Amino acid sequence: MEKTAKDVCETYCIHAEKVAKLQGNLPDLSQLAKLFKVLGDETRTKILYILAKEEMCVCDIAAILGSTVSNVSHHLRLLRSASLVRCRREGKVVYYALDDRHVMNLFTEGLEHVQHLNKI
Amino acid sequence: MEKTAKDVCETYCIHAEKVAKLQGNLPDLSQLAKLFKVLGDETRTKILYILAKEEMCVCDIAAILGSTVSNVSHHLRLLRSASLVRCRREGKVVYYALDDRHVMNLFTEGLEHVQHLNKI
DNA sequence: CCTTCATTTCAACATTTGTTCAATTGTTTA
DNA sequence: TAAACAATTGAACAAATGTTGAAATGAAGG
Repeated sequence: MEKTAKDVCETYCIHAEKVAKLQGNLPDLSQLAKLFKVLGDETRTKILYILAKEEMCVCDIAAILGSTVSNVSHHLRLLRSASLVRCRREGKVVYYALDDRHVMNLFTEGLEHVQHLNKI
Repeated sequence: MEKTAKDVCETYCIHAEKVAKLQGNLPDLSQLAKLFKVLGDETRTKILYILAKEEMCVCDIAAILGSTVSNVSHHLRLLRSASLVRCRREGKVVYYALDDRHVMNLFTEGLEHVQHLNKI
């Protein structure tokens, strides 16, 4: 009897050894999921694409996107909370830019995956 | 008058040249956003972490996560639709595994970003 | 053929999320 | 000090999402 049902909470499992190795040993992936969740919105990916080109203020981003300043500001706050963008104030205008190199890497890696799929 | 308000839809902009360069020139980023959206859920990142270790069947994954088979199956369908995982049937059991190398790259790149933040 | 069992699908629900408009903040300039 | 203006914040709403339990597939074995 190498496999025992019902020894794990309320769910059954077929390969007890495999399960035992990982059960309770999962690292905290909540932050990683949060990062991807922030990236997982088309408006925000567009904003990142724009900021990858050059630093820009909120109202210009809104104009490019054809969206409202308020909406863009909300999205920028999320992006900032994930340290994907940073901002600096110059008088009344706030300029946003990409925060660090990882953003571009994630972006290009994601694009490669998507483009890879389109070729199939 | 190098800056004209209201010349772009209903929003104003400060730097007309910057805006003109990108307005209407944004590539289609919907697929990229969808990819990140699929990655942006803790249950799914956990599943990917598990499958990065080894191939596994649905009920084992559910046992490790302490979740229901139904729930895991739903998430696996999303992951499969994004070509992040693939599956093979062996009798009654369906085994899932990571689909291609991009997944791992995205994963490690994302983790680096998150871990980089924790050091600050 | 019927039963068993792993998985998938369906329907329903509560929660989260994106967007909008109005109100507010904070900075510059008249 | 007051007005103008870029940006942020808050409240409200519709739409999308994650989870659950029940019902339906589909493959293996008696």
